[in-house]
Amino acid sequence: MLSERRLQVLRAIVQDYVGTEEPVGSKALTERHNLGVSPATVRNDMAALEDEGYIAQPHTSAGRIPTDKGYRLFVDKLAGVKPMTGPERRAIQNFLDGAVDLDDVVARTVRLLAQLTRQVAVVQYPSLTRSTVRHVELLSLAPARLMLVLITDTGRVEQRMVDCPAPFGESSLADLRARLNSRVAGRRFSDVPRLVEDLPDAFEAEDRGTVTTVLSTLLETLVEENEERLMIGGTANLTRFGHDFPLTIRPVLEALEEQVVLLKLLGEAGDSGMTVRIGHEIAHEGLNSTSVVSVGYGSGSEAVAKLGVVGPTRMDYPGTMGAVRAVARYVGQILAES
Amino acid sequence: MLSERRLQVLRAIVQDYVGTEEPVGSKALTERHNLGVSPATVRNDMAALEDEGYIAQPHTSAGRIPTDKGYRLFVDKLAGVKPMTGPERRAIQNFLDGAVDLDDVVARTVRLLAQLTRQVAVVQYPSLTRSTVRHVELLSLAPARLMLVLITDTGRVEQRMVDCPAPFGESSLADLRARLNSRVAGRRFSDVPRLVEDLPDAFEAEDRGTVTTVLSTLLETLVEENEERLMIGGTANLTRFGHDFPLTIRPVLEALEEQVVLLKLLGEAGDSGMTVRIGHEIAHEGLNSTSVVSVGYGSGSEAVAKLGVVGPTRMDYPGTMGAVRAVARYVGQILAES
DNA sequence: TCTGGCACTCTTCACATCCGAGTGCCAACG
DNA sequence: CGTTGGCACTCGGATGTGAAGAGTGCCAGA
Repeated sequence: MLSERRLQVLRAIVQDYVGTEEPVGSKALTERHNLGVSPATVRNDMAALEDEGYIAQPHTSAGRIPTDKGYRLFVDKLAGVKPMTGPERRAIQNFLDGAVDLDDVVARTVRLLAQLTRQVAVVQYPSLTRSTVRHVELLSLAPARLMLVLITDTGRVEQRMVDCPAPFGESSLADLRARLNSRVAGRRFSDVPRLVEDLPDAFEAEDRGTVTTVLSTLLETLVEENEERLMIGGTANLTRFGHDFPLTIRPVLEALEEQVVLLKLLGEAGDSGMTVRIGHEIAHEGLNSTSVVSVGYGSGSEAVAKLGVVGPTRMDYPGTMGAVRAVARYVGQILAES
Repeated sequence: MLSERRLQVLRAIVQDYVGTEEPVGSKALTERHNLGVSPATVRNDMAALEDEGYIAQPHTSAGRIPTDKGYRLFVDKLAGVKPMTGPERRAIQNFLDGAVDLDDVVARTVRLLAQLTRQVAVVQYPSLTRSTVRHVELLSLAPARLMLVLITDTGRVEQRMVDCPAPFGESSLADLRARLNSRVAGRRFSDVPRLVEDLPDAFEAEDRGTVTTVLSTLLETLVEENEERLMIGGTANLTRFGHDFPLTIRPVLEALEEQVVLLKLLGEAGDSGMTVRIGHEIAHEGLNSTSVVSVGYGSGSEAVAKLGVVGPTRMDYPGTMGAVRAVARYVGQILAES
C-alpha cells in the first residue's frame, strides 16, 4: 500500500505536470511543494510509484509524468471537484438565460463549456425516450398523405411523413388527432405504446389501416434513439494539445466527427453522477490519449441527456469537473423553465 | 501581357505545386511537362511571372510557388471544372438517396463533400427566406399560450411559443389556422407579409390582439435569417494542411466555429454559379491562407442555400469545383423530390 | 528569342560535440 | 528503518560545422 506521503508526491506530480506540461523531476517537486523531505527521498518514492505503474518517465534521465493509472488514482482519491466561483456561476446563468429556443440552449451550452474548460465540448440534445409528449399534431398534406408532428416537453420537434393505405377524411383526422392527444399528451414516451395499443378499434374498418400506419410511425419516432444528435464545439482548443501535432490531433478530430462514437461514449457513462474516463479506459482508439468528463443533465431530477468535454489526459480534472457539473446544473434549470 | 507559353508555365507550376506541395523549379518543370523549351527559357518566364506577382519564391534558391494572384489567374483562365466520372456520380446519388429527412440530407452532404474533396465541407441548411410555406399549424398549449409551427417545402420545421395578450378560444384558433393556411400555404416567404396584412380585421376586437401577436411571431420567424444554421465536417482533413501545424490550423478551426463568419462568407458569394475565393480575397483573417469554393443549391431552378468547401489555397481547384458542383446538383434533386 | 554554361546562394541533412537535468545507487546518519 | 547527501552515469536537446544539392541569375553565342 502506498504511504500517505507517496500519495502526496503523486498528487504533486499530477498538479505540476498539468500546469507545466513538462515531465517533473524530484528537485522541482521539493521546491514547489513543501513536502518536508529532500529530493533523494522523493526519488525513492517516485521509484516506488513507478514500480506500481502510477508514473513513468518518457526517457531515462527525464522527469516523471503520470500514467493513466496515476490520473485515475488522482481523480478517485486525491482530488475533489473544484466548485465554480460566484461570479463564474452568475456568468454561466446569464449566458444561458439568453437562449431563445432549444437549439440555442444547446449551442450556448457548447460554447460555454468550451470556453470554461478550454477544451472540446460535447452536448447531446435532450433525448426523446425519457421525455414526455407535449402534443401530437396531424396535418393532411394530400388525400392520402399526412404529416405527423411530435412536440416534446423539452421543446424538440420531430416530423414524419405518413403515406396512408387509403384516403383519410378530415373528420377522421380530427377524431384521431383528438383521441391521440387525449391519451398521450403529458405522458412519458415509454408509456405511449401501451396507451395507444387499442386505438385502431375505435375507428371504422376503412380507416383502421391508416390509423395503424400513423401509430407505428409515431412509435418509430419515439424509439428512434439513433436519431440522437449532438453538438460539439471548441475544437480549436485541440491545438493546445501537444507539440507533436498532426499525429495527436487527427485521430481526435476524426473521432469527434463520428457522432456514433461520441454517442456511445456518452451512453456508456453512468446514468447519475459525473463520469471520468481516462486515456486507454476509452475503447475508441483515436481517443486513447484523451480523457472524457461527462455528466447527465435534465429538466427534473432525472437526466434526459448527457454533456461533457474531451481533453488531453493531462487536464485540470478538478476544474474541468467543476465546470461540467455547474453547466449541467444550469442547463437543467433552463430546460425546466421552458 | 503574358505570352501563351508563360501562361502554360504558370499552369504547370500550379499543377505541380498542388501535387507535390513543394516549390517547383525550372528543371523539374521541363521534365514533367513537355513545354518544348529548355529550363533556361523557363527560368526567364518564371522571372517575368514573378515580376507580375503571379508566383514567388519562399527563399532565394528555392523553386517557385503560386501566389494568390497566380491561383486566381489559374482558376479564371487556365483551368476548367473537372467533371465527375460516371461511377463517382452514381456513388454520390446512391449515398444521398439514402437520406431519411432534412437533417440527414445535410449530414450526408457534408460527409460526402468532405470525402470527395478531402477538405472541410460546409453546408448551409436550406434557407427560410427563399422557400415556400407548406403549412402553418397552431396549437393551444394553455388558455393564453400557443405554439406556432411552421413547415416549409424543404421539410424544415420551426416552432415558436406565443404568449397571447388575452385568452383565445378553440373556435377562434381553428378559424385563424384555417384562414392563415388558405392564404399562405404554397406561397413564398417573401410574399407572406403582404398576404396576411389585413388578417386581424376579420376577427372580433377581443381576439385581434392575439392574432396580431401570432402574425408578428410568424413574420419574425420568416425573416430570422440569423437563425440560419449550417453543418461542417471533415475538419480532420485540416491536418493535411501544412507541416507547420498549430499556427496554420488554429485560426481556421476558430473561424469554422464562428458560424457567423461562415454564413457571411457563403452569403457574399454570387447567387448563381460557382464562386471561388482565394487566400487574401477572404476578408476574415484566420482564413487568409485558405480558399473557399462555394455554390448555391436548391430544389428548383433557384438556389435556396449554399454549400462549399474550405481548403488550403494550394488545392486541386478543377477537381474541387467539379465535386462541389456535382454534389450541389444532386442535393438539389433530392430536395425537389421530397 | 532561345539555349547551354557557370558561378553563386541558401537550405537541408548528417554528424560530432557539449551541456545539463535527472536518475539510481550507496554509504552514513538519526 | 526511513532519510539524506554525494557521486557517477545516462540521455536528450541544443549548438556548430561541413558537404551536398537544388535552384537561380546572368551572359555570351546560336
